[in-house]
Amino acid sequence: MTTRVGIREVAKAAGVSVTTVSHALNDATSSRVKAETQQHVRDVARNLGYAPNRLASGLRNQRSQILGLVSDEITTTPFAGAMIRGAQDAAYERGYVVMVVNSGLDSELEHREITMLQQHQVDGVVYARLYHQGVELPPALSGIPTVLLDAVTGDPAVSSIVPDEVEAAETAVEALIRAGHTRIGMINNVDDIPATHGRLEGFHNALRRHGIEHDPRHLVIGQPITSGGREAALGLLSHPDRPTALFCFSDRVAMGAYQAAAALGLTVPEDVSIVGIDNLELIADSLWPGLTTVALPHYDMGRWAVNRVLDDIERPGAPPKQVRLACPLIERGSVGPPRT
Amino acid sequence: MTTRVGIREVAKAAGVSVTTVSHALNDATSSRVKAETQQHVRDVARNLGYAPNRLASGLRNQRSQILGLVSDEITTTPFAGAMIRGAQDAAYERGYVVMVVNSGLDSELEHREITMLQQHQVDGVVYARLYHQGVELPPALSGIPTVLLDAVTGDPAVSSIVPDEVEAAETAVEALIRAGHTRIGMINNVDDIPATHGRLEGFHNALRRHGIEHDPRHLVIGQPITSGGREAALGLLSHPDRPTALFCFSDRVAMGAYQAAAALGLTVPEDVSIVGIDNLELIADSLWPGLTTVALPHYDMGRWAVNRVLDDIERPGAPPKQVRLACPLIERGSVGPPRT
DNA sequence: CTTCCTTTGCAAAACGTTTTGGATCGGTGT
DNA sequence: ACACCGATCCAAAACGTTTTGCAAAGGAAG
Repeated sequence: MTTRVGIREVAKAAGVSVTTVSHALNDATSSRVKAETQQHVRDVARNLGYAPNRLASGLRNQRSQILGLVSDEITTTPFAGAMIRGAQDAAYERGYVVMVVNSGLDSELEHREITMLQQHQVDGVVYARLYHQGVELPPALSGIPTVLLDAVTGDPAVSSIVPDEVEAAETAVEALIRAGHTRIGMINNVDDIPATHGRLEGFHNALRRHGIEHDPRHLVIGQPITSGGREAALGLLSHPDRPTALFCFSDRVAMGAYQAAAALGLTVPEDVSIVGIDNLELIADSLWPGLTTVALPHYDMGRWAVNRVLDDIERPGAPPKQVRLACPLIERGSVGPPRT
Repeated sequence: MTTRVGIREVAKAAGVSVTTVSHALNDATSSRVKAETQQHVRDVARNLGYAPNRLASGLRNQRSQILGLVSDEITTTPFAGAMIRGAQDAAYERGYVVMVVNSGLDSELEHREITMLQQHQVDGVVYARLYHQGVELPPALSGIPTVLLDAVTGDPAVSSIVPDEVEAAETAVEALIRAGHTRIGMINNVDDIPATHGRLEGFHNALRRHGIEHDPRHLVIGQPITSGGREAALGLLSHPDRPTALFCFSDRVAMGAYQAAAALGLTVPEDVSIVGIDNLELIADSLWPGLTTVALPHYDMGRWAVNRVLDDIERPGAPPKQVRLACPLIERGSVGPPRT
């Protein structure tokens, strides 16, 4: 690596002092340097390809311009990619860069990784989970501005953003109701997590709001994967007065429902309409017909989280905020009117 | 943020000078400090929760201990997550951390992002693509140790790692041959990329090696997505002497083949065996029966790439190397003997 | 007792910035 | 002509490390 060009070289080339160069480039204290010289310095800097050393400036003003993103998992779904990209885009717009770190389930590894982030003097961190859940903030993070992404915690002092599970379910179910369905089944998750409860609540809300009475036999639970959905849907759809529409806990479950329908000789959406939640494009676009589903806004949550933590850093004092983000309906081809 | 504890606090608490602390912690020049005091210093440091400021040490020894990972896309598949995680794990083991940056297709954005990495004084970068392809290294990277991940370039001076496409195809096809198939169809990609040519070559290699004559009507091409696979398979499988097994360009294409089989009343694997390439677990585990496929080793490629760039950084001089990584067969349930 | 090592510890410089307090230099009012 | 003022610019200190040269202390050899 040829010796990189520093502020001194710029100063010498421009015929001014390093102070002047610094002032000219970070035009904060504007009146200290004449506009003409400022322009001159900038031209020289650009010509020399000067790129300020952020280690040095970070050391000097105790700001690394780095954000940490610690996430539990990263490889199983494209969700993590969406979160990361949202976080990155927002960070980039404000002159920051993000260090991603992920720890699997290993909390000791997580601790060491947070330590590394601290060593690199990250200005803040967003602590992310891949699936909406309650967490406890690792004590190593105390002292660093932190916001939660797709997770909540008991502490009202920490900001967080999660998808609005109940509203998402309402959106999904209302799409079915709007198409004319009244016998609507739901395949829920067995796990005891916020998504399970929130989506069930939204399901009931939507039915109630439209005065639809719910047949309790039309609510089943299963593993939140394709095979679980297949089995659950098989049960639901072989029922004599089977539901005409299925609201599935997730897109994978919905994929199982497609398989069950096919096995029973039912076609989607003519014989049974299906909606999911997730907008996993790999699945939703691949099914045939395409799966109408509600998108979990990982990208936007990522953006929000870093914007929030940057606000906390740059002008602290704003009260913490726990946000639930709305989830848009993505229409493809799996919802149609019930067969009369 | 309470004032962080620095090396001076440690020195004072341990009753020695900062020099001694530094030597005690980075036991490089070992003979400078007595083993006993070294242990003492370390204990004190741990008790105080001392974490060295890497901005400062990076500034001092011109090593940031940061690696850049620039990637084109990140949100569409879980592949990016696997690459990133592999890169991270390898980096972590060697005391580095990675800054991920992604630019979509925008080459001007890419340039600015690389500039940011440079400002943060990254010690090296791995330049990644999500799908194996030929690229040109952006000039902004000249001067920084760089290795290519899932991409190749004309320059023999830069190291790279890609999946071994032809060997992957051979592995897939041999699984079919081993099960007893001889009438094997292939659904290839229309796009002119290395994967297309490599996998076709591997297909032919495997057939030739086993003395199987190939019916050219059993080779079709289509869009590398589910609908493309569905259409292609529909054509292939409605043929009078249809193939008994299908080698699909990708798992998404294979998913389309499943749909075509179902539409024609054929069952997998009794009537038709299917293999894919990708090991997209979201799809392969969700299909029924599970999809036997060849895994693209994104995690391992990520590991290799950062280990290589770290070798280049820490002890330069090794000749560059272009590696093609083997791809393992992942058996699920979509391959069986042909119906006699 | 002197001399000469060896072992151990310290002071200070350096890395590339930002920023504070002052210096320089025209020009202006008296 | 003198003091003063505003506008520019500069020298130097500071951020938290690592490392180089040196000093002090102690032990062995003469």
